[in-house]
Amino acid sequence: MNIEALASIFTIVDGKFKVLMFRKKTEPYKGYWMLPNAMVEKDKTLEETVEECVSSKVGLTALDYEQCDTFSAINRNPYKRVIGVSFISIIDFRAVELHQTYDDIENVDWFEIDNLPKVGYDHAQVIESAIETLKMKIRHSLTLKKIFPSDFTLPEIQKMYEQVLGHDLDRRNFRKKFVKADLIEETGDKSPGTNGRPAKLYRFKEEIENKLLF
Amino acid sequence: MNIEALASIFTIVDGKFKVLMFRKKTEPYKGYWMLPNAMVEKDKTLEETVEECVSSKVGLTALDYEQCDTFSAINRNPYKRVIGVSFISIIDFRAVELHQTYDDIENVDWFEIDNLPKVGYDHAQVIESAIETLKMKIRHSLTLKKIFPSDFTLPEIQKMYEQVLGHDLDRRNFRKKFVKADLIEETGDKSPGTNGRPAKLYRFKEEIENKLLF
DNA sequence: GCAAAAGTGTTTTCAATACACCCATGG
DNA sequence: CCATGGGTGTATTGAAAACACTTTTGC
Repeated sequence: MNIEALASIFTIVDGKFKVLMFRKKTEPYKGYWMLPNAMVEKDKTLEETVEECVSSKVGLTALDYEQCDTFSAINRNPYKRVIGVSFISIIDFRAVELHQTYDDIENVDWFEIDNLPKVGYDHAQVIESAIETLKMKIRHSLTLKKIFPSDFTLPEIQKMYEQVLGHDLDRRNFRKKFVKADLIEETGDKSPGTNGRPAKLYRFKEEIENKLLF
Repeated sequence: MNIEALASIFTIVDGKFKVLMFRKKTEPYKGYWMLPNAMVEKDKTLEETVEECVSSKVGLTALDYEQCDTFSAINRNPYKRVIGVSFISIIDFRAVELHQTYDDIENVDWFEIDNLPKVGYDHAQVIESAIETLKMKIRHSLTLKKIFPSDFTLPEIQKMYEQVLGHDLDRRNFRKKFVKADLIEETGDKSPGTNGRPAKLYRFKEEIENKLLF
């Protein structure tokens, strides 16, 4: 039996969730987009496998992964039986640079989660399941801190919450709750180049509790 | 590579969580207790495998399973490389009867989760991870309904919550919140044979929302 | 000076908490 | 009749929700 590890790596750009995929140069699924994945070797754990495949295929290292889901449908891979274990990672896109480090890869890119390209194998399902997990995790302050290590604005985070929760939030109440939670501090700067009044920039404090917001 | 499915089946007796295990008659791990488990066959999904192993080893069928965790440490099985995927099921112990249906099984029994016997392989870790998941799930009304399909008392559920949350709760406030959540109705009967005043018996209503309590 | 987006304070509402007495049963 | 545990109501506190105007920038 074959086992593969899969990585759903998410970030936020302009208040929109995006997921990282690469495009294959060769058959099968030539031209399709896929999540970074790799077969588990005899002497490797799943955690080691997922780190290595992300590092070798898209050039990101030292990410935090958490287990997400397992996929065992008989024909999820049409060529051989493969059981898939998916991991999730949430990162600050500004802090990383994508490298294309693998010969079979034509391209590496971020995609908005509600506007995916043509996706190979059952990776669309894998992403769908990861999004559910993402939406739970993102409500915790420690996850937020990972994705916004510094220089974020409150309207920016609010927009993200509105996407995740599926409804709008009141600006004043949002701010009040966030400030009372004792998580953030002003950097002193303001967000550049917007239409209206620029928003204050914040960072998370050094040591914060893992509170559930909203 | 070998993959196994593992089942952590929980119930509540007298306000105490218990987990279901069986004892092996033969080496390896002769005399040790283990979770129901089975290797995944080429033409079976994980879900099919976990159902079949629970059915064949302890005689329980038609349970609801949810995926819990995956274990891939190289030496978690000292004899061969096995990756384990664990499932969790929460049941009403009054509704089931254990059958010992497999030759290699000496015994099948429930164990309090904080007082386990000697456990084979890494199943103690598997149980520990399942307990974390259990403690999240049990706070949801739909999970509660599975474990208490009928004829429960509020003090009984309160005792369970106090175990899970790690602190005591006020009887009056507990009741108030539970009743306001619009989940339960009185059966009209009272719990028999206790020391003091008998408690009213309740059942969950037909259709309930999946609310998070406490 | 006008459009666009951000920042701020007060009132109301509802849920969470704290708390003390009475009730039904067994022995 | 007494010990044991279960059931009930009220007052207080604190968080969430509802709500309108002012401020800062770009053009």
